[in-house]
Amino acid sequence: MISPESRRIVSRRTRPAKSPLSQEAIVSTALELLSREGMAGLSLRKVAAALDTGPASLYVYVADLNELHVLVLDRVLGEVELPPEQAGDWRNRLKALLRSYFGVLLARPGLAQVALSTIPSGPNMMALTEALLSLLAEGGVDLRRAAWAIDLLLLQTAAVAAEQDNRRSQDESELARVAEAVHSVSAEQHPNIHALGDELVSGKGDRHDWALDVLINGVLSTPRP
Amino acid sequence: MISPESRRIVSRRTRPAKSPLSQEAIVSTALELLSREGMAGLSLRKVAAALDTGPASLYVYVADLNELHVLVLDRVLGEVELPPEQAGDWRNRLKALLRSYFGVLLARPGLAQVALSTIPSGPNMMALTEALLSLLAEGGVDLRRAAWAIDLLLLQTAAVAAEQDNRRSQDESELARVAEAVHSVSAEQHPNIHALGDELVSGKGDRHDWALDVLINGVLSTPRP
DNA sequence: ATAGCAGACGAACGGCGTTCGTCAAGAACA
DNA sequence: TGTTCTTGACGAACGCCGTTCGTCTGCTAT
Repeated sequence: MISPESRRIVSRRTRPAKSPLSQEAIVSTALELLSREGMAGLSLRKVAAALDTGPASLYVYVADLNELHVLVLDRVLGEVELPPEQAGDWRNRLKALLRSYFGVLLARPGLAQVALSTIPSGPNMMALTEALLSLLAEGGVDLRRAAWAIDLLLLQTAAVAAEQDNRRSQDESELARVAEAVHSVSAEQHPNIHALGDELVSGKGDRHDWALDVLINGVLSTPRP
Repeated sequence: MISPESRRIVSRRTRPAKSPLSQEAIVSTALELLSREGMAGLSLRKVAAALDTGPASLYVYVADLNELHVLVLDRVLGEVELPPEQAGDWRNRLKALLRSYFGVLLARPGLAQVALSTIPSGPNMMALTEALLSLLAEGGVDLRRAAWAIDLLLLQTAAVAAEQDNRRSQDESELARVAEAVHSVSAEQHPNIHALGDELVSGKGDRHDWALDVLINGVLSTPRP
């Protein structure tokens, strides 16, 4: 066994003043870990280890794992590119914004799932919400309708990101199993599925773009009750 | 310590022929557990305990926890009420079908998250897919567009279900925190959010209905690229 | 009668979130 | 200066979890 003192000295040498523990430092470390290992590999214990301390120490700054997830998500949402302001009509700017949101979620494995498990309220989410509202207002959507519409747009985008994320992280045998299930369907029992074949399974990027147009067109043509 | 023999006799008396282990029995037990405790309380160990055996025994019939989740999901999807066939035009029947899907997902805490983490391919999912395709075909949507549309509809429905599920299971302090964050936003920094106030947070059931109309209208008016 | 095999499962491994009690260092105060 | 109080830090432990390994057992086919 190495004595605690010597261990302490070595680690201080590596990281001279040690990291002063703080919520920011914890979130940053968690974010590093997330980018490297994905949500599945993000644990309080690993964050603590990376900060050269024990897991109990984190609880001063973070209530529990779920709160850490929320904090990490909002931190990441700061990377969403907000408004080009000029360059294109509101519709294209809206789509660009959502595509940026989509890309940010997809950049970290498993993060999209987090976006679907919380109602985030951090400052970056507020900025994103405000930007969406003002883009819709620019498009002539009245505010009450826009309030519901942005929920729709954000939820749909996160859901598609989560789906693509799963598709990426699942092993290929899983995907092959799905494709096989679709193909082996009898023409009598499920004629429509049979007729479509691979069309159902093909996961191209065009889909999300089309989905955004569907949502925007739908919002424009569907007044609130 | 009780000898293994006596334990064996007692448990056989309680459950005379013991449960012959099988994938069906495992899924049924898991489903019971899910309905009672939600996804968070569903573990292989508890399923095994309920079947009066050890966790290792389940691995003959189930590859891992994820596969169990998929199996449970498809089993539950059997409860979705498929087509009233008459009674209403295609649009209302489509909405009824998706509402049923929505209700089934929401009936078990955490299940909607599973629907968002897998690309299910079980028989019940196939039946649901086929029903959706034929309803859209009845509505005059060509098959290629319908293939993308059902993905949109299913994903959106599951996402909304997941969101409402979270809202339900989160403690109220969490929700209050969100509402407070929305209210305390400055009118200068985020005028639109400020103007909307509670409108953003209010989670009524009307929203999903409106969302379905948005999606359907959008699908009808947006041809595939 | 026996060999082979597949289901069953006890035990253990390594990981996890979280809590508790203790400790040290600094602040507030006398 | 001396003393109390507060607060961050954290070692240790608790009770879960999924999964694997090696062994046993009862049946089937030879």
